Amino acid sequence: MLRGVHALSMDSKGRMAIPSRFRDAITQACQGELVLTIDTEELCLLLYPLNEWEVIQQKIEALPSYNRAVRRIQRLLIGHATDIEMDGNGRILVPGPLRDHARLDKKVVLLGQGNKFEVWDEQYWQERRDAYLQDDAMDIPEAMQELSL
Amino acid sequence: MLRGVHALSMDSKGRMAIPSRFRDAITQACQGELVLTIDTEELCLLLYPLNEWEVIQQKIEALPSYNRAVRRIQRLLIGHATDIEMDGNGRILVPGPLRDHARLDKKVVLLGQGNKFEVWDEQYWQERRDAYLQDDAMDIPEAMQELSL
DNA sequence: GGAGATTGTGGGTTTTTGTGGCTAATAGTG
DNA sequence: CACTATTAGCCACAAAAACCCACAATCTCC
Repeated sequence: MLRGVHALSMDSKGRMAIPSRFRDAITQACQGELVLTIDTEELCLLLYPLNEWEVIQQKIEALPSYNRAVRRIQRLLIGHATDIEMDGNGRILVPGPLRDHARLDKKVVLLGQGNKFEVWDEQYWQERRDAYLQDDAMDIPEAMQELSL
Repeated sequence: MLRGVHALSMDSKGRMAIPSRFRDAITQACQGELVLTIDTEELCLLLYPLNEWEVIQQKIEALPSYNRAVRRIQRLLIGHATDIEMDGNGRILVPGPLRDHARLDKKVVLLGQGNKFEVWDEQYWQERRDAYLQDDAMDIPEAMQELSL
């Protein structure tokens, strides 16, 4: 279960450390093999353990390809998905194109989201997070009405 | 069952003691493993025993990801949820980012809320509490109409 | 009311973790 | 085939977290 905010820094070669508390779990789940792709709705990257990603990819491929919205997320998600491995120091290398897309600078944030991480530029994440916090008057979908925390 | 207000202090490293009356129960329920996250509506933190939290996270993750209100809750709640353990002295370390978010200073308040605690900055809690006391003219939802105390 | 136990708080020390830089290896290019 | 640019592995440093012990305030029980 991946969760939590983790402020990290990328070095000049685009490498970033995976927080050590997750390394063992990731090594065990998928031998350190990860898949990095872009988010279709936000300016951030998605980092999946390989086994989790494969489930997702199958679901996406199974969608009806004659639908425009489907073609869109197929091209974007699967098209940008890149295999990544943790090195001996528990770091991953973020490929240049993906780095550019998410505007990643030196300071980045790794956001645990259950089955995946999101990777954000730190400053941009703070802006988006503040916006989310203020934006508390959205339409609450039915499925959420009964949620009790 | 967690209840009561407990005034505590955080030391310079961001550690705070769990009141001893709860320690045994927490150790028994979840081996001292807790999850700390932010509240989406108020400036405070939520502290769950791990077993309680996992139920909640599963519910949140099961919601449809392409809904905006859902994405918001997922990013805020799961994104900030951090695993925490009690140390040998029955204390927990509050990670810097969460400390900042709730503006926690030296004096904090732990507020029992049944299945979780809320963590407030003491002074801010007093302000909010007074506001709650005065604000007695809200709309009462249907489920509360029949409530008899 | 006093002695002992318990609880909350503070500080110092060790260990771990994240980060930067250097060197070796690999792949791509002319 | 040589040269360059990019990637991978390795080592070392600094900062942070975990651990341990000690004191002080509080509560309990006699």
